[in-house]
Amino acid sequence: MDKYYSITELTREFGVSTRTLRFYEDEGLIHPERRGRTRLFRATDRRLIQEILRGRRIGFTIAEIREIIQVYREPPGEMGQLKLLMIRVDEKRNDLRQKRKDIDETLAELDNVEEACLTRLAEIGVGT
Amino acid sequence: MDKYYSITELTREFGVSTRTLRFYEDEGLIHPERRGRTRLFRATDRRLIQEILRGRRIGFTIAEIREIIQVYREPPGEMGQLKLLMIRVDEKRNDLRQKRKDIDETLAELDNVEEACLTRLAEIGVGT
DNA sequence: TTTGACTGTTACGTAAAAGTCAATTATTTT
DNA sequence: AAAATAATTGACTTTTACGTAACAGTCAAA
Repeated sequence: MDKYYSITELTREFGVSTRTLRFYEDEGLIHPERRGRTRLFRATDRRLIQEILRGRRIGFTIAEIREIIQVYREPPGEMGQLKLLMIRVDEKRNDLRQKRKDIDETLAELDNVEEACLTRLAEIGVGT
Repeated sequence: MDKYYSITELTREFGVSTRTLRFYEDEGLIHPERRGRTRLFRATDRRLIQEILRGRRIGFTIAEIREIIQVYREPPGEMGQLKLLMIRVDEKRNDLRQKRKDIDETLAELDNVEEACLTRLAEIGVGT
């Protein structure tokens, strides 16, 4: 049987437009089956979309996302390429670690902003 | 005395172009002084640029960055605006927490990719 | 049978964030 | 002072990631 999803089902679930999912297909990120011309999304497509959107949220470009996906499908066979890939993976990890640090710092800052707001609110509240 | 920085000094330090810094000025994010037409960046400008770039790295738009900066300069005086601001701050925090989660998950994934590479390398290494 | 929801393709449009280039102007160095 | 170096402005271009419009086919319900 193997349930499949329609495109709008997925757009609703993930809060994206049909245009977006078709775009991802054009870009070679997903390959839903077809019945005639209409797309049939399987559970694996669904999961892939989840990963794509996660990548998107943390600022990966389509190209980067495609690269990661392709590595999953089949890691390169050639020695040099493998080593190159590992280097890139390492770079990306450092990138992400930096981003996490940035996020933590910004979270702290937002806490400050909030506090400033509360102080200000108290002032106003007392004054009136 | 109060040392100041030239635009190129800062571009080198932060790895951005002059165009970028001028763009940030056009957008009202920074306000370096001038001697004639040339910009003089003070330490406070420098720090601000650091913050801007941090915001950029985690995917804030210029508008969002500007907003945060302005709140720092002077939190709004009006009650309603303050509350609205706090709501937005809260949203942004949730956003960032989600992003941090995304990053952690992706980091784990990259670890997997790396392992797959190592396995593959071992296979190739043995085979030859 | 026509309405409405959903699907598809093709093509052009757009917003954000710079990059690039050209023409000037200032400043330094020789 | 001439030449080289560095900075400015303004206009135009580019890239990414879709949005939007226009038009058409499918299928179920009213």
